Amino acid sequence: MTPDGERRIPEATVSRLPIYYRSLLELSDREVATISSERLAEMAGVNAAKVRKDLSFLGSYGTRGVGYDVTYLLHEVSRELGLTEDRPVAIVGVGNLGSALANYKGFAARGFRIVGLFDSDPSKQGEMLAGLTVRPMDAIADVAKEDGIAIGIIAVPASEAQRVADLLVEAGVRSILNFAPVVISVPEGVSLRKVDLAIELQILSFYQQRREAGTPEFSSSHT
Amino acid sequence: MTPDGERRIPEATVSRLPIYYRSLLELSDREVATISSERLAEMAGVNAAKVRKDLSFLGSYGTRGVGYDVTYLLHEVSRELGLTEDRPVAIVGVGNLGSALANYKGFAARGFRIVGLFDSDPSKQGEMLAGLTVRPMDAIADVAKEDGIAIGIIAVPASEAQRVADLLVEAGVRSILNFAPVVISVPEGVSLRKVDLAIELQILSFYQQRREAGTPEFSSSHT
DNA sequence: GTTTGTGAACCACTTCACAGCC
DNA sequence: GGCTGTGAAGTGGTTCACAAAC
Repeated sequence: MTPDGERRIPEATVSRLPIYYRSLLELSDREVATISSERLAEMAGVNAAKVRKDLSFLGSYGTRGVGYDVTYLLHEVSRELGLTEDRPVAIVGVGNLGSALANYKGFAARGFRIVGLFDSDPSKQGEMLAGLTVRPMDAIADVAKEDGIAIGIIAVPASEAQRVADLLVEAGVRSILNFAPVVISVPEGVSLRKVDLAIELQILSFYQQRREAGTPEFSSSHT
Repeated sequence: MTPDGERRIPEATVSRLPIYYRSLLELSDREVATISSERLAEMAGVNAAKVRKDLSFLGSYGTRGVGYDVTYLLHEVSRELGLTEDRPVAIVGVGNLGSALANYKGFAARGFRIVGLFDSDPSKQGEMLAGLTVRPMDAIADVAKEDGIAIGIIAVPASEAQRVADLLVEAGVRSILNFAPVVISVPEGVSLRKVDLAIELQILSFYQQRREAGTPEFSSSHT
């Protein structure tokens, strides 16, 4: 009953697809026609076997002795990532980080359209930012109804984050990206990812600490 | 010959230590004296066995039948993360994101002191931001010499990112956090982590796509 | 009775190595 | 000869389940 193209794709692979996607975009821009797993791996900063295995989860899109057709593969990866669909994004919290995200060109460049900015601070409501008016929290439901928010970004202080998550879920948002430095929980069926800036620094601090302590082999690349 | 406390800590554990640290800080604020792995796990959003195994890599700091002493454990975790040392941070690129990071209170709150802001755009140089003057790129080496930059944050466009990484490494910086949406490479012995905002949205888009396509079981929590 | 610390079983991901196809 | 696709082996991480300690 499941439509034929339905394969199970490991999480680790999913998290690399966007990197391949970016590399393929660049190749496409440079009008490169085909690419080997070896060279794609180099661009993506991984090894070739991994690229081949990852891509094999999407299907057999390569040609032995030749490589992968850039245009075709780009299309398949972008379809797999759901980038052929419109994904309206809402940002909740327009402090430092929220405003920076609202103005960040990388989102638009990757096809993510920001449709709503929200903040609980009345002094920020009404303010224009990135071409949108900042609205109060209770407007989330309305915007969700009108524009269909696909992804909600939480950029409020830790103390408000869970409440905002609840509001988003309530409004029907099923994908959430949390920037607040706190663990939040969402019901089954809602995807949640987090970005915690201080945690990244702390992890770097750990390895630096280890190097200073003279424990060797503690070096590169922890992403 | 290795000083006694030297255990090998799995990467996955390292990446969770900051979350335990945050939970412990909160418990400490609330003046909770001891905590069980069960309750700490709940706060950190992981399971109890994982907490116990993770903490056991640091040493046997718990008491059977009782739990972990919050103050003691907090101290051990923060020492392990190297948070007892000063870790001067430099931010390169003060566009939207870089300025937001410069003003982000979460860094200071976690003991990361920003000591330098740099930008290649002459029109930004001299500008004051978060109490610091924005300086040209070639001042990185000077600041590194004077203040000893522990961590460099790259918040420039993709096209400049590798060059900035090279400059930082050259100046002796051994920990780099890259926000530019591009793969950069650093020599052995330099830690590199990345945060890519568009990639996070794309991963969420993947799972949303899957749910819409009616593949069940594709739901919660991908961090 | 409670809760840790940890071998052992399990699972996910990575890497190897090569057969199969161009 | 070159490069993909993939079983098989290897590695690292998670979870189980229970003995040891309080």
